[in-house]
Amino acid sequence: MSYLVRNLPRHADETVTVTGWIAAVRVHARVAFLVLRDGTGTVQGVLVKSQLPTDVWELATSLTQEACVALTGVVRPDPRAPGGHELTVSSVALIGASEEYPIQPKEHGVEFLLDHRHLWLRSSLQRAGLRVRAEVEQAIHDFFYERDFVRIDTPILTGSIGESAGTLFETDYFGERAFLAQTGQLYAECACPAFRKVYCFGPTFRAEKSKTRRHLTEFWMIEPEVAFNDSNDNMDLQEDFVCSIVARAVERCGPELELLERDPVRLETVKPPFPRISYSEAVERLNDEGRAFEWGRDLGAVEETTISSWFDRPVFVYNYPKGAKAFYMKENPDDPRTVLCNDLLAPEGAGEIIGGSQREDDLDRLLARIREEDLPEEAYNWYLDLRRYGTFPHSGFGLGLERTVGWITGRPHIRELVPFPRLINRLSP
RNA sequence: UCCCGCGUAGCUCAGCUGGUAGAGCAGACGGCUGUUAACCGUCGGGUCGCAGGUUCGAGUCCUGCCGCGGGAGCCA
Repeated sequence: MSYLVRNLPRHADETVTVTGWIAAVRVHARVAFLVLRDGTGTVQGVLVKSQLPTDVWELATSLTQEACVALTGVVRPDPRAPGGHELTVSSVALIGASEEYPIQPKEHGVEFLLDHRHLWLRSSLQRAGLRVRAEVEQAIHDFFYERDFVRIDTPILTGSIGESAGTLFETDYFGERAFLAQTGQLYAECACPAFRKVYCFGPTFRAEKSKTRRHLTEFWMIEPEVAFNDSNDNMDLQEDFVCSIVARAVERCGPELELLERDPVRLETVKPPFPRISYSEAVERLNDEGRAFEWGRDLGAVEETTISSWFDRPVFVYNYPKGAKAFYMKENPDDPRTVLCNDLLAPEGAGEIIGGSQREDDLDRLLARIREEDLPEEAYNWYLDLRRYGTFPHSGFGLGLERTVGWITGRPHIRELVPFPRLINRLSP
């Protein structure tokens, strides 16, 4: 029977077999150490030459990095072992050999690592980051499930466009133009009258030629949509949501965050309420601080960093100028120059992790906006039907999974927080 | 698309004002009872991104191209 490394402390002094991959081999004249990783943890196997048959010693000392093996031996507590327990090995079986494993336990360049992403996944920091991602994904589903949201899977191949045509990946669909979805929002909105509270969670695609630590061409986005929520309700939901998933990561991913050297104090301050500052207030304060900024322009990366530096937790910036935002956002009745929307800026330079808004629910205003932006009206016909048959106030937002996990883990580049990143210039592995 | 930086051994890098190629790691072999990215010794390993140019002589200087990284814009 095979045991999991995670459970070994419960089997002290028993003879067990563990299976996994060799992380390190250290051979001396009369003693050797094998470090084995099995996906649940790592354990050090100790081999004493004088106590082993020659063939076992020969096999064990010829093992190479990432060879797949089964080790049988007695579990012993030992303060010299990482993890407190080690395995005094009595036999070794080679399951899969590994010759000249490319990734060494030392520094490598980004390009080399990304070329070997299929192997890089085995490295400790990568495992930690991806485990946090998986926990956050589960936390997201749990959050919405517990609040009676219905998950709606929206299409990835679409014939219509989301926000702006310049950033779509185009493909051929039996002779017709098709695009990879850059948002599921318009579809989620349609499901709203069916279920009242819905969300979608899937990959989205942007053909932006961005080369920064915050951009992927394929990223995962969570987009809730709630009937009868106004813009303030929308921000309340975002606040609850973000606090919930951060708390879950802190609660369940302690060892991973420690390995990633993430200061838990920076995450424990993520509690409601988040500060809320209107776009206009933010512009005023930027100007007061001597950072000349003209009302009407969209906030750039520099401005966002400045604004988030004013606070110790994520900050909402709401009600941007109409010209800076998408056509489907509802005009602000108190200031028609602006729309009812918000971004959520994460601290520590992590930047924008959420964009949300109350949607325009008036048919004529929405049509006018589509024409203003020179968008193809026919493509939005089905979307406009939503305003023809029982239109209703509703709001939603999109949270970028990789940016959020990047902020939670404190990793410098979000490409590490997705198993196989798709970047400009990178389509494989 | 624009701005800045980088490209030398399998990997990470050094190589000064131009003088003819180096280290560590990895690999192979040898040594060492307890290592934590073990350590010590020996050996093999190069189209200095590509193409031109300047020069007696270019890894080094100049031009163009290619690739990569960071940033801007745009966005999550």
